[in-house]
Amino acid sequence: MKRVTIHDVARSAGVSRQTVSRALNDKAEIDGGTKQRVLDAARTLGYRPSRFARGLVRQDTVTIGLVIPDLRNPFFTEIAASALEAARARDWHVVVHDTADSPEREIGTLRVIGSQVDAVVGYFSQSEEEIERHVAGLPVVFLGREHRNPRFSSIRIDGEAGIAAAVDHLVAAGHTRIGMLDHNRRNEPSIRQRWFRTAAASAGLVLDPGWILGANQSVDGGALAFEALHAAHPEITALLTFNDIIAIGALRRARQLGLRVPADLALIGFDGLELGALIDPPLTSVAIDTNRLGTLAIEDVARLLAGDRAAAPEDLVVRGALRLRGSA
Amino acid sequence: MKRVTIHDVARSAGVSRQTVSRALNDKAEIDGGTKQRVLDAARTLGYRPSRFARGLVRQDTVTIGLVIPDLRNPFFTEIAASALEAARARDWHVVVHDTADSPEREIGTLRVIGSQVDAVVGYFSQSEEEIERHVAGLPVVFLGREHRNPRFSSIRIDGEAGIAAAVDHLVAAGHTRIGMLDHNRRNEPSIRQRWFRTAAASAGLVLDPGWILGANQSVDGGALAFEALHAAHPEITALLTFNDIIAIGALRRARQLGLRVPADLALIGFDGLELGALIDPPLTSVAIDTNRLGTLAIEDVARLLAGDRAAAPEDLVVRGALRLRGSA
DNA sequence: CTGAAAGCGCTAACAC
DNA sequence: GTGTTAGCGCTTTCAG
Repeated sequence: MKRVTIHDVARSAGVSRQTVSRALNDKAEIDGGTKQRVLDAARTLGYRPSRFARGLVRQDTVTIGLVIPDLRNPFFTEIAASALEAARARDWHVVVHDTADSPEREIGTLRVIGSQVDAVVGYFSQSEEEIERHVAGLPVVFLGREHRNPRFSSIRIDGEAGIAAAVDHLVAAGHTRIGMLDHNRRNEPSIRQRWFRTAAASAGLVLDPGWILGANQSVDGGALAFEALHAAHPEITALLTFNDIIAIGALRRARQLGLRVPADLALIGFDGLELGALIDPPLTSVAIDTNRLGTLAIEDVARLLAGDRAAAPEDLVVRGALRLRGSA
Repeated sequence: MKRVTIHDVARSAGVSRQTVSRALNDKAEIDGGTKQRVLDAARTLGYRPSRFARGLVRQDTVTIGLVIPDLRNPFFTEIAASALEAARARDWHVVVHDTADSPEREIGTLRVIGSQVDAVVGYFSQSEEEIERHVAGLPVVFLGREHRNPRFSSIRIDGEAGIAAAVDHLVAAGHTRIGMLDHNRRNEPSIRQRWFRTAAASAGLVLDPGWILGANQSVDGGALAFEALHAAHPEITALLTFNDIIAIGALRRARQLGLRVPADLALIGFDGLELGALIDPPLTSVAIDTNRLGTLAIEDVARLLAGDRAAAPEDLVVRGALRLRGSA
């Protein structure tokens, strides 16, 4: 299985390697007949140019690594699709990695990807130091998380106003006992939970600590967590969730338990997935513009790659907006 | 923005380039102190090995191109996720392309990808000749479609038995006027439609040609097409669809039109998406094991890459199986 | 343990 | 029009 090189083609066609190169790259200065002969020889031999040799000599092709915790979560799918689209417009290649939300995988991914791409975009749970150690010098754009390292950048997801609007909406509808299903990663409260607490406080609500529970980021996770929450605190009449997937699980379980949504339980998710419009009742949610998120990320990678500084943090923000549908 | 090369690091550390290489690649034969000095110099200079130069000399790293018509369709998301997973197990890189179901984009993708990967997997609408022209010599594994070129391969989706089971199920429930919402690409009936016709004939059903209509592959497409179909042929009591996305659109529109599902309209999709379980009523569907599909594809790429022939066609099949949920 | 030489496969510059 | 000469940046012999 020896590799066929440009040399073999040249010999077979009875020309120099340079001429082969010219024929293959559609250069002008070449005789029609010669060109055809070379092309035929190449085809016969099954010749394929080495992308490495080619990349080495003409320093174009940009490849970026996109790191996603869970491609099957529609929120990340949308981000990936948007980023792909933005990258395509620049003729960049994107290698995609799904870390399955696992820190070990994340490290493995970084190590592998780190030596094969020109920049990295994505979701990471590791510390910046740890990441830096593996990508050594690569530009990195974080999604939904802050950064310190000046060679990095980040697209922030700001749900503060959106969540405040959600809480106000619930309060206006008469709810006072509002719970939250947060994520449960590292047993650390999410920033979204903090926004919720702040909004609740501003609205004059007093939150029972038991009203906030962690859930796995999946439909089942939401269902399970809601069941537990409802059993312990049946007094809750409204619920915010870390994301739409969890909300959907909660909504289903709530209905299975005989609760009417939104009459008995008002529900507001986070993400604003299209998927939310398909369920019954349609899910009210704090919507994130994933398209903007993906596009901003790619744009900022372009800046970093060009040696410029990242855009100003205030321009690298995607703000959540309350999207009223049927569940609240 | 001159590139820092191994040479610069060598000079800065006062050693030869090979020594730098040894330090960076954790080779054994090197003095601890020297190594540290080199590593420090590399870090200070912000040195990053060129993936091209490295790839040129050690012919490992495999990159495959995954071509998907629409990442936002969960069916393709699942395939992508599975393929990514299978590729990760082999330490392969996967560059993902979304062709947005457009033939022009598909060609563009092939051209770009063709020179940057070692093999291609995906969905294509172009002819094999056209594809061959752009990827010149690359192994290609088609998803859900046959192939002729011996250097290609394909994973077939066989829904014949599944669709027959679906039709039988409907007939057993007393349905005789069964419609179908097919895809509408190139105005060509899909193979799934053929399976449907065959199954219907076997069941002794006589199909009115007007009962089969094309739909865009989206929720809205399904809704629109169903509305048209229902308006023209209200006598239809059961419906098969090209895929689940279309089915979901049809189901929603049917309910909006006051039809009860499955009482007034029994509905069976194709794909078996998890998503189908979330809607109301849960969607009955001919389910495809996307995980197997993605895994088989990657396995066969491995064969082709190793210079072996593709596996036997009868082993490269994913069969649809009727998954009963609530809609039929 | 370290350096010198050779070459991976290709293309850009310059010759002819 | 076509061939020759140089590298692109790295690792792999093989000497020392």
